[in-house]
Amino acid sequence: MARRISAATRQRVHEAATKLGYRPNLLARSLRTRKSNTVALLVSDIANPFFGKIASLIEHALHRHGYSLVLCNSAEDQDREIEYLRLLPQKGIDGLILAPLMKTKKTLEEQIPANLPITLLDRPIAGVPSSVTTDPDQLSNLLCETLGRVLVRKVALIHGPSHISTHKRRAEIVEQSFTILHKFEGPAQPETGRAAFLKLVGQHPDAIVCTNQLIAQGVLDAIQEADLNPPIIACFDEVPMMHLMPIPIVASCQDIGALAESCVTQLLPQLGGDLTKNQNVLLTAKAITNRAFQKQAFPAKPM
Amino acid sequence: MARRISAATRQRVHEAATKLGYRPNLLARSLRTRKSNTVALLVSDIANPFFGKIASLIEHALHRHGYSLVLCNSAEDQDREIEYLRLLPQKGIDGLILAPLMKTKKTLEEQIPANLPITLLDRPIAGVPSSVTTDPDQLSNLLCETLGRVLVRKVALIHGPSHISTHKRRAEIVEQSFTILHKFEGPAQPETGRAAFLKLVGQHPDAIVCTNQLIAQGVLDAIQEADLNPPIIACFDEVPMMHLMPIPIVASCQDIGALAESCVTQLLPQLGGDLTKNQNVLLTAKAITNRAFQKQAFPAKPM
DNA sequence: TTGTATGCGTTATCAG
DNA sequence: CTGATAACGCATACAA
Repeated sequence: MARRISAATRQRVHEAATKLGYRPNLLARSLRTRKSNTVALLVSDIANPFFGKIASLIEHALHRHGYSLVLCNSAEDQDREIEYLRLLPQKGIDGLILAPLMKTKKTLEEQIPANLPITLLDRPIAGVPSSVTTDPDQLSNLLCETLGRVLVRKVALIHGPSHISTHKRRAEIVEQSFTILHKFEGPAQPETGRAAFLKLVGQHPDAIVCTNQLIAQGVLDAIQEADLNPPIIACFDEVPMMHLMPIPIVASCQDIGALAESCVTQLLPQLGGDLTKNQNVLLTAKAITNRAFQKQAFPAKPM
Repeated sequence: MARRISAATRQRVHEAATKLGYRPNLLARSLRTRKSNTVALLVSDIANPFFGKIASLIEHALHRHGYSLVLCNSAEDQDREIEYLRLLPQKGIDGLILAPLMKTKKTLEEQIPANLPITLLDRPIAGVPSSVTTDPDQLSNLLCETLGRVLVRKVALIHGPSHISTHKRRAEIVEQSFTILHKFEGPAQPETGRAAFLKLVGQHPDAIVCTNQLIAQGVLDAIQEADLNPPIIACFDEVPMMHLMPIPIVASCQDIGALAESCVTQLLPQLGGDLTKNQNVLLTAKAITNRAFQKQAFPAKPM
């Protein structure tokens, strides 16, 4: 890039290069320079729109800074996660954004090179200096408080794998806040919600709490008819089109835009070798209720 | 892999390797062997659950065959697509699954090496020998017939970018089938549906047709109150939790599992150098209606 | 300013 | 069967 080459020569070389269709081999270049201008994002479930949206935002932000993003999916499988974690640095990435399944710093460090820039997304790990998370207690308490305010006491709880910190913590706080009539655990997928709901027939909890959006979608899918006194559905992160639903729904929602942006803001300095910007960011959630919920809460007139 | 090394030696070497934490540099390996055991999937919008689910299924299938998947997002941006298309082969991939924005074989061939195994997903390109698509005419006609059967005549049409073949063809067939009261075009995102619906206030089309799921979600989000005679919402691919919606909805749905599986089935032989398995697969769609739609169609009693 | 040789980490090839 | 050496395509450092 230095001014060693005359403009004329530079021009001629470029012409020849495009004419011959020359494409530099980035493998060789990365091997030599130890730089790939590529960041990897490893998420636990790309079929979850929560991660889809985040991925899209992160890609956009990184692109503005000259990095391309490769997205990988561990599909909630710890072995798959470890596999990709080992594979990706070997294939040459400059940095990594990870929504981890694993819980310990030790397990993480066993897979990846010590100096690989990394930022954790959605799920922090004790000792890892760079992470972006929504305060899990605030997130869960907000949901419970909103439910408590409409006199919910007895709930059914359907939660994702308890080896995943977010699902575990969310479930814990719900259990502390309410009388648990029934409890189900399964993959954080619609099918878990569907299956659990079918086992609840005849029961009448005040609310059904799901530890993520997909589980809640499964429950809502399984509700055949909206009876006169449907249970409240409570979950985390926005349920699409919830406003029209004839079922009361409350969701404690993370700020997806802030999560994505903060990730990139943390990772970019690391890529430049500056570790001083590292921090464990805690974002706050806000609760969203749909019209059916608001009507149930204030049957006479809105307060 | 040959039996040149004795089992004992092999064992000792492996022990030493793991003890020293040796990780082969896959960049160097790929540079030397011209093989990366990696397939790229380039989609137009990873925030769309349609592609999220497909990506998840493809990843799973490829993994069983020893390939890892890197996912990239062109975000409906043609320049971004071209950028990734040039970048990915330079970074060493063995094959590519592409949901293209571009329309011509020529444009595609200008970006990628001539011999790169490639299978097109969702959107075919004339002349490209391997693709997996849902028959666009059957897909659209199915939707129109279902609407026609409940006496829909006048519709509002909200469609995605007309430079994308699927959106264009879907819109064309809808325009041939009904009287179009209003027509809107925008990115295939919820925001387009929301904005368009707000411009429809006071109008009463029999149905609002959206050329994809996300646009329909935007419309449904914008509907504040379900009036007594809500328009039918018609779209392509499954709308989550549509059964409970108090709005009549019909969706012409592609078989996501078959799309993903067929992609992999097409690509794997190519990776082995066998081009004879190439074909342009056309899948068929099926229509799904929700309860509100069925009630409206058969107000007295179900037939 | 230009050319040339060496190394990145691996696999493949060819003598030994 | 083993061990040394070249080559993959590029960037860098150094000599011309």
